[in-house]
Amino acid sequence: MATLHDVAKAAGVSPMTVSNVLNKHPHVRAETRERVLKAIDDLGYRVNVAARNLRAGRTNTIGFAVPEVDRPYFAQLAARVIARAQDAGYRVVIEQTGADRENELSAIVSSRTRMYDGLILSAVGLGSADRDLLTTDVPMVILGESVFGSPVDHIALPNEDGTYAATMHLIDQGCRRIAMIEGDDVSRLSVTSLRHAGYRRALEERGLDPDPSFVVELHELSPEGGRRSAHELVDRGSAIDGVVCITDTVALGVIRGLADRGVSVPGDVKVVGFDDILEARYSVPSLTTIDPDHDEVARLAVDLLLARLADSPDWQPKEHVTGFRVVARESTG
Amino acid sequence: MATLHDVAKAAGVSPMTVSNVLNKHPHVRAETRERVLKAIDDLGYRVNVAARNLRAGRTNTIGFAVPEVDRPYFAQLAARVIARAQDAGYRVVIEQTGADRENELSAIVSSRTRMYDGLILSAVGLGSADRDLLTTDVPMVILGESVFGSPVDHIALPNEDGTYAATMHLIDQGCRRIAMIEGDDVSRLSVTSLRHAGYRRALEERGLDPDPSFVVELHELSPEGGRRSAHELVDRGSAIDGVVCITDTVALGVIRGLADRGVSVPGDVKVVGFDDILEARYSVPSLTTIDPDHDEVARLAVDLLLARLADSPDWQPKEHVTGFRVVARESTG
DNA sequence: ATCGTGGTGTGTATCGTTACAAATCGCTTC
DNA sequence: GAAGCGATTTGTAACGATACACACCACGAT
Repeated sequence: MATLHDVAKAAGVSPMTVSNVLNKHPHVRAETRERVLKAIDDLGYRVNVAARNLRAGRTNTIGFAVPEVDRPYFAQLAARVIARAQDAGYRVVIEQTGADRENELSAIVSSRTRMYDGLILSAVGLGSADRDLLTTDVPMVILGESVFGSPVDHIALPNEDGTYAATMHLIDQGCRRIAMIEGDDVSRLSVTSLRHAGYRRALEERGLDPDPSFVVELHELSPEGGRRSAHELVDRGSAIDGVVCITDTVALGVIRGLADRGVSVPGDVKVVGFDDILEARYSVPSLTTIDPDHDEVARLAVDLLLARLADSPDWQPKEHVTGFRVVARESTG
Repeated sequence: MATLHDVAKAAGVSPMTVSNVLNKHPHVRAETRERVLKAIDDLGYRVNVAARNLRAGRTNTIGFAVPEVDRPYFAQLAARVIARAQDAGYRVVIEQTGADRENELSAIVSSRTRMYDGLILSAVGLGSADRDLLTTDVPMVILGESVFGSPVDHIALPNEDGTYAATMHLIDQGCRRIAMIEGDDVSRLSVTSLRHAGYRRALEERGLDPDPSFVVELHELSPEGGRRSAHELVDRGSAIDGVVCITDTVALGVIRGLADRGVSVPGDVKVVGFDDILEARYSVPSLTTIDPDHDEVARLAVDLLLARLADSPDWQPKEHVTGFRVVARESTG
């Protein structure tokens, strides 16, 4: 494989001139540039990124750590993050953490090996106990719940308000016995506990009794988990007329699970999700959901990180909560 | 940021000894190792991957180029590829090509810059004309249609046979007027043309007249594309009783589009897809489809690439066509 | 006492690129 | 004709890690 030196020799110039051509430095005579470019072409030369990264001290790559790439929400977010980063000349490496604390930490460690210039971390497994570990020298943006007091930028979804609005929407549509299908860790400051709080707040505000038997804990954040939870609710005989689901993925499974039991949506039971994944628009019935503005999340995440990379000395960690809107579709019609 | 030299100084050994500890070389005294590890810990040292890559001439990273990460088929495949590569100690970088020829080539070029040790390329935009460009020194595995004569490993889906089986299944279920919703380039040797051929072959074999008005070209390989095509079919007044879709993603949009027009599935029209994405199991009605064995595809792709990286001198390009099975669900019940 | 042997540890020389400073060139100006 | 001044070009010296070959050491065999 040809190196920059080979090109220099072939073009009859110094290696530095070749480098200058490659990096589009201004003061290179047109004729020289042509000669160098021709040599590059003749030899099929490609710059060696490892050497460049070493010398430059940067990789032009950012990491994006998510629980699972194949969850529509993250896949769709990743596509946006990649597109936006690409515009700014950055490559994106997706790391799968499996919602596992160890792996989330290892993603951080990866970035400390200078593999990434910065990291966008969709944190699920980290808790306040990990705040020290987040104190890295590598720029980082956290997506998800705030790890209290950690000195990093942070983008939160409107978890409580969104779920509150979703629940209100069901009540407005006439539901009175509303179930919630949620994650498995209500105790921590987490997506689950926040969304649970939004649900409770709406019920209380409207004077509806929060029946504990209406709350189902998922075993798995997936359509299959949603389907099983729906079966459980129906088989248990709770006469519900509405279901708030912690995510769209789960909600689609719930609709399926209700269909399995001959319960019609929205006729017998109305269903609302959270995330507005693409699939929500195409299910039968289409899914009412909370749209947390993915575009804004992706844009903010990348822009905050890039701003940090630009290394302004007066940087202060910021916290953002994105907006949302209720998208009413057939499942609550 | 501490370097290996700093660690060496702190531990009172030579840089090489630190390197030996890091790389788990055998002949290091236990006591020395401890001392080095302590110094590493004290200084918070992390190896600089760029330097290591440069020196080693490898990156321990493979590229995976797909049209779009947020298409369920590719997201689900990517998750499997990542998992399998991780087991073998490789990191995976996902590149989005947007099904664009230029970008597919640029993914190849990336790997020529030695950013990746190898590349798995889900080729859609490449054609036979690009065969020379595929003659790289970097190990590569192509997923998708064969670029004739190119000297690379290649994994094909059972496109024709799978669609043939799907169409046969519809016929066996009593359909006689079967539409096909397909991609936009039937002329090339491509997924579209192969799946089209499978559809035609089944019709002909059973003596059904292939009505050209039953074939709809997608404008977009997405649920939205499927939905519009379904509208088109219905609005055109073709009295169809079955639809073969080029992918599951499209099929789910078709089911939605039929619902928009009050056509019931499977009562009025039966629908079959291709890919067996996760969502096919949870739609209402659940989707009959062709399962091309994703696990095998991912496993093969990674294993072929790794075998190639192991650099056996007697390597010969291989072509694999994976198996498949018809998964009958409600949409053709 | 000498030699060999295997386990440990250490210089040296890169890997390919680029920052920086310094050198050289071509041309105008006095 | 010499000085002056940008525009171009070129050495030099890293960036941080590791392959390789060699040096050292202790201990048992001869």
